[in-house]
Amino acid sequence: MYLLSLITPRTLKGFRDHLPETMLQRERLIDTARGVYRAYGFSPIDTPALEYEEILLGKGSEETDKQVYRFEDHGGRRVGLRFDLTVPLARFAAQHIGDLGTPLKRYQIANVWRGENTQKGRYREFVQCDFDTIGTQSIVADIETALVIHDLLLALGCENFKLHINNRKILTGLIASLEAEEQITSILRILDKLSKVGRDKVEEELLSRQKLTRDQVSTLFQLTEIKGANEKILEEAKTLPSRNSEFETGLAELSELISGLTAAGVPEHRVHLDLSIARGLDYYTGSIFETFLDAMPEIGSVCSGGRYDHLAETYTKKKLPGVGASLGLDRLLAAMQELGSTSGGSTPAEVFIVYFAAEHREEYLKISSQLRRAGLRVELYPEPKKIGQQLKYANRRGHKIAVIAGGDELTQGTCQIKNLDSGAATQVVLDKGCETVIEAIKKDLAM
RNA sequence: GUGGCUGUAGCUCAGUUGGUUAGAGCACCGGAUUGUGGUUCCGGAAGUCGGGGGUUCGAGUCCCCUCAGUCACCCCA
Repeated sequence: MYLLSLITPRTLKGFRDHLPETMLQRERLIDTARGVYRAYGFSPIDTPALEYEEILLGKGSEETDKQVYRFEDHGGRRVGLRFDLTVPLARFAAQHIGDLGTPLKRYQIANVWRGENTQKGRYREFVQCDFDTIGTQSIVADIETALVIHDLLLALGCENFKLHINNRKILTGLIASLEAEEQITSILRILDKLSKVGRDKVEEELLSRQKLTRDQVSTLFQLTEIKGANEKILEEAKTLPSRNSEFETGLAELSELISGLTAAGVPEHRVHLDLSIARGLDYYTGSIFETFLDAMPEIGSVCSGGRYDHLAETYTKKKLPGVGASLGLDRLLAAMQELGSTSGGSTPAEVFIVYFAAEHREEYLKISSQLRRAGLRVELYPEPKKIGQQLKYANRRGHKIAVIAGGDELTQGTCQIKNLDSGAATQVVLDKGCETVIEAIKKDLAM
């Protein structure tokens, strides 16, 4: 058939292909995340990409509702692609908690979709690595959430990051005591910009847009402007004149959270108490977590979460409080690539077998499979190209060891093991089970 | 979603006031070296100038629309 006009191959805005080199890095991050989650006893679950619209909407905020991909399916149902993994989890918990029991600790690594404008590290389709604890209000769950974030970043090779922590009850309590409850969401949003636009602009907005009095604003600033070591911040916050029980509960929880982290060995320099942050989605009710890389704060938080005690209430009358966080895999990877802290190579196989001549095909197949049985990852070149070209290919793809067995070696019953980084080659006896070869390769790889 | 900037070979970019056949470096393929890569030399292939329309004798260059990237706002992983 003749192609009259070719269709331009392209992807949608904010949607991307992933090439082998990137994909190996993505999978390495996923494996690491999985390992840390399991170390804390979280189990995997999965939920559908598509949910009923009514499940998804009205849980985050008006803004986030606008970003949900929505359409009518073939049966005329109003459906949407999941915007995050937390709302589907709330639905999941409401539906299955009877079978599973509480506390439910689960993790989920999956794609989510947001129809917003793109930017570096912000895509319309991206992977989130969530972990949550459902069905307990214990502060231990909050502490462990922060611990997982901490361990996770370390395991991913990020040494320099800061875990920003706050508790929503402090701000909402304070605002309530100022009799401005109705504007809580807007006030939180304005305050959140403090570090970005500065005190003056925030003050102006609070006065003019929110119609707060100067006294109200100055009380808010008294709280957000407390600086110093974590202990000191907590001490000073307690002395604020205007407070109520919610405010005090928030402070107490925050204080317990901090001392729990210290007890678990998290160094203070990675924990940053910030009484002005209130972000995250509207459903957060207690602890709030955000994680910033020291070298790239502008890319935003790479792992965020918090406590949400009422999320499942729209689906069930059971009380299902939860706490958890979400690692933004694609955002973190974008940051790591920008910082050059990713390792290269586009092959997962450390061993490369040179294919000399068709008459030795079965020898190569045999060697390959014996090495694989010994736990090595092995790629056999598929055609008898010139050895120089094969080595060039192996070098470029990032193989560590080349096994060279041409006619000469095979008649002698040996083969050559070449380290592609150093260029050093050694002759090794090619015995029946390849034991000597395997041993030599493993020794070489270990250094 | 609104606004700014950008789009030329796989990648990074040149391309004059609009003027013949659009260039370079790196990467790729082949050879020098018919059994040894990452150095060198020689050669080769590769471009709908993001796409569409318009102005013009003539458009990579000017205008409009569109798609994508990027930045800011907003929001967030």
